[in-house]
This record gives sequence, structure tokens and C-alpha cells, in this order.
Amino acid sequence: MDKSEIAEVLNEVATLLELKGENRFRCLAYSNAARTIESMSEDPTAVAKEGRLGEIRGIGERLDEQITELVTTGGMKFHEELKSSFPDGLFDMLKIPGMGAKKVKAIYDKLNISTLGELEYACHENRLVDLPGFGTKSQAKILAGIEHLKKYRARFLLSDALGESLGIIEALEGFKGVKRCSLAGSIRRRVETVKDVDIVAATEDGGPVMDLFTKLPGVAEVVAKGDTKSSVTLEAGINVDLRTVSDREYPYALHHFTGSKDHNTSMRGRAKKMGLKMNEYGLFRGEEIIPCSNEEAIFKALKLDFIPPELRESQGEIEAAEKGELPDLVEESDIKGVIHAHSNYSDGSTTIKDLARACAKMGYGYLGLCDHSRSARYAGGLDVSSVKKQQDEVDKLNDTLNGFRILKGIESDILSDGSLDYDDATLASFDFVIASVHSKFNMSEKDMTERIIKALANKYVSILGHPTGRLLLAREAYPVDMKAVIEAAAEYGVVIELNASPHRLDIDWRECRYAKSLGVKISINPDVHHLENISDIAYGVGTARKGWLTASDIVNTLPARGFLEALARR
DNA sequence: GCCGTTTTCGGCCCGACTGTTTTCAGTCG
Repeated sequence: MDKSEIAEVLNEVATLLELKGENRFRCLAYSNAARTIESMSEDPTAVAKEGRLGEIRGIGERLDEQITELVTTGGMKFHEELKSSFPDGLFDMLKIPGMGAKKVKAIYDKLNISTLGELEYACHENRLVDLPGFGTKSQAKILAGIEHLKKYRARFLLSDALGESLGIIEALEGFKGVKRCSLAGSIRRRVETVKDVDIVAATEDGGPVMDLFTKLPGVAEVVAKGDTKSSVTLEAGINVDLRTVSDREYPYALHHFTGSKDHNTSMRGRAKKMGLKMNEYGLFRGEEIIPCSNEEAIFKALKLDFIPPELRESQGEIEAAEKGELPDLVEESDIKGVIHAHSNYSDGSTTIKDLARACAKMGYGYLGLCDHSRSARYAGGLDVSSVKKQQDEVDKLNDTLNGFRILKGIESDILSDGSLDYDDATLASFDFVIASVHSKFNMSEKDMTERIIKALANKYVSILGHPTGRLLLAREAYPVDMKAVIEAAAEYGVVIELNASPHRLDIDWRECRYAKSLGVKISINPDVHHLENISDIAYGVGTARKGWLTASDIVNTLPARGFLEALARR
């Protein structure tokens, strides 16, 4: 059992105890333990088996027992009993912004409401306003929160959808009746959130393939099953559609089901102008099919350069492909440095040394360490003395890492007045500074834009971190005029981050081309908190590709020295 | 539930914001 799974159970216990109305410090003990486990450098399962958990500060006799039970048996009785004493719907309510355990408890206890639907109805009936601690505003806020949840309930993060679908692709590829298969749809175009997973497979006999598909592990429900089209719902809640076609039809079907709809419309229009007809079964001149063994051939037949799936969003890609002006898109292998990593100095789970080792092992040449700054207290932000201590440690480490380099960075909070939270001398001690907004999200668009632009004008700022602050499917971006921010970045020579966390993917790909047109450079940063986040770079690269970016638009495709020189150009 | 000790209880916990209050509770990062 890995760290985050253990932490999840402990956090759930904390929430459940709060729902029960337990002493808040008892609840806190569990959420503290969750954080402690998550930031352990050793494997907690191994530590538990060696009986050393109790030595860790914050884990006493009882938690030692319970965590050991969890990692040895895969479950925790205490957790299960607590969980079964509340209806599942309460957990949905906790997803409403502004609703914590106390408020959910009040609603459950006083109004006997246990599902989102009941809660929505009660809000419409104006029944929350009389509840102590609630009023008209909180009722309206809850209603808006439910609306938001409903709107996004049917969508999934790209990373989750990919994670769920890779096993299916593997199973299909391994099946002897399948000649070739691929993800299609928005997931193949690397859109940041997706509604479902589309798969196209080439086979001469769909029946057995569909038998396999509908019985794969993880399938919760078969929505529809035929010889050429089946649809299932996975236990994770996501829908997966499989289309089977003959191998001859496969390239056309793959293109058709990859979309987007608008891209396809334009492509069909182009075919028509050339006296051809295009659909999911082929490209035809009259009755005669124009043979294409892959997608490249289809584009070629339409006198176009190959358009990578990420670009098929009807953003001028067909015109560019016609003129041979498509960009040579950045690839994952172009990325040379891992920028924006949190160590266990702040809220990361890993030591600097282990971070550097992992990056080096994955073939990267440098690590841009960026812990939180001092005003981010919730995340263990570094005070000035910790900064000094960390920088000394980095200097020592750098002497030992042949060729690999750790850069001294920081993720400095942009305070509400646009200033940073260190003095100039401290800021000057870093190799580079990422400036990010982490507080006061509810400013007006005008104030927020001014706040960020003021930070960009600070000569120590090298990179603007996650420029909109959005958390996909969870929190809207704060209001900000991105056009003005990009223009300011161009004026001051500041690089903009493309935060590669699959929860953020921020800057949005739709804004990348404007940045590029003004010469603003982008840094694809995985915002590492745990070692496994390093590979999130792939999602950032997908988003950058959607934004038409090439390796030369991205500063961390350069070696360490070039990267720092590019940042210094302001 | 954990911890430390003034050693078996009492304190633990950061600050801003919001919406509810009229001095504060709950939520969040």
C-alpha cells in the first residue's frame, strides 16, 4: 500500500470523526498523521512491518496500531465502521466549495438531508436560511456549488481517463483478432478534461473483440454491445466506447473519431472542394476509395501536411498544413530540466538529494528547486534562515553530482498588493524566482490583473507560476485578464509557466499562441510534490503541443546554462 | 489521538476570508 493510499484513509477518518462531532484535536491527529505519512522519505509499509512507526513524531500507540493494521490487512476496522455509519451522499456534499464537515453535519443532523439532490431541493425551498450558521448567502453559494458539481460530474481529468484506458488498449493490442488500435477522441487530442474515452480497433471479426472488451476487469456495466460498437462504464465512472472497423477502414475511422467535430467538418469541406467525399469509412472519388494505409496518407491525399491530433481543434491547422507552415511541435524528449519542484523543506515529500537523483536517472540535466515562500505557512513555506540553509545544502550537493545541477529557485507568493514576500537581498540569492498567486482569489479582475502585472514588473521575477490558478473540475480560475498579463510578460521579459500538473495545465493551451506571437517564452513545469509527479511533464508537453509550441518556445528545452540565460534576459 | 512534562492532564492551531454574527465559527490553502 503506498503513501497516498494510507494518507487517504487517515484523512477520511479525520473527516468522519468530524462528522461525528468528535473533539477537533482528535480529528487533527489523523489529518496530521496523513500529512506525516505522505511526506515520509521511507516506505511506510516497510517501516510499519519493522515496528518503527511509533518512533515517528505525531504517530502514537493507537495510530501505530491502526496504520499497521491497514498496511498488513489492506483495511482498517475503525475506518470501515465509521464509514458505514454515514450515508455516502455526505461525501458528495463535502465536495461543495465552502462545505466542510461541520456544515455537512449540521445539514444532516438538523434537516436529515443526506444527498446532493435533497440538498438542492432544500435550497430551492429556502430551508437552509433558518439553520444556525447559515443564511441567504451561504444557501445561494451552496446552490451554485451544486450546479458546478453537476456541470462537471460527467467530466474527467485527462490523466485519470488516460490511466483508465491504457490497460484497455494493452488488452486489445494483445488480442490476436485485433490488427491495430488506438485511443481517439478528445483524449487523443490531449484535451485537459474529457467526457468519455473513445477507442478504435481494426479487426475482421468484431464479435470476439467485443466479448473481450465488455468483460475486461474494471468494467462495471455494459451499456451497449454490438459487433461494431460497444459502450461500457468503468468502475471509475467513466464511459468507454469501442468502435471496430476493418483494417482497410481503420485510418479513416481513426481520423473521424479523433475529431474534433469542427476539424472534421473543415476536412470534409476540403475533400468536397477537391471533388472527393470523406467519412469514417473512407475517402472516395465517386464510388472508388482512395487507398490510405494510415492517417498520414489521408492528409497527403488532401494535399496537406500531417496534422498531429493535438492540433485538430479548428484553429487554423488546415490552412497551415496546406502552406507547409505547421509548427514542429515540442516533444517530451526535448525537455532537459525539471523546473518547479517542492522538497521536504516545504510541502514536498522528498529530500533534495532524492529529487535530484530521480531527475538524473530519468535523463534530465538539471532540477529547478522551488519550495514555497514564507507567507505560504500552510505549505511550510521557507523563512529567510531556511532559505539560507537550503541553499547551502544545494551548494554541497552540486559538488557531488557529476554533471547534474540543482538550481536554487523559489515559488514566491504574490501578495495581494503585488509584492513578493522576501526582501531584495533574499530574492537576489536565488538562481531564479517563480512568482505565484496562492491567496485572495476573489479579487476583481481589474485588481487581480494589476496585482499580477505588478509582480511581473519586479526585476527578480523570472517566471509567472500557474497564471490563472485554476484547478481543473474543482476550482475556477481567478478572474484575470490573461491578454494583459501576457502583454506585460512580453514587456518585462518574464517567462510564463505551463504548469504540467494534470489538475492545472495552466497556462491554458488556448492562450499559448498569443504568448508565442509576442515572443513570450514558456516553461513546462511539473510542480513536483512527489517523485511520481516528474512524469507529469508529459501532460504539460501535450498541452504545449495543443498550443502550437515548438522546442524553441520552451525555456527548459535548453541546458541549464541556456535556461538561466533565457530567464536573465529581462 | 499525540505529546511533554510544570509527569497522567491540558494544550495542540497559521492567517485570511466569509458570512454569520455582534464577537465568532467554519473553511481553505
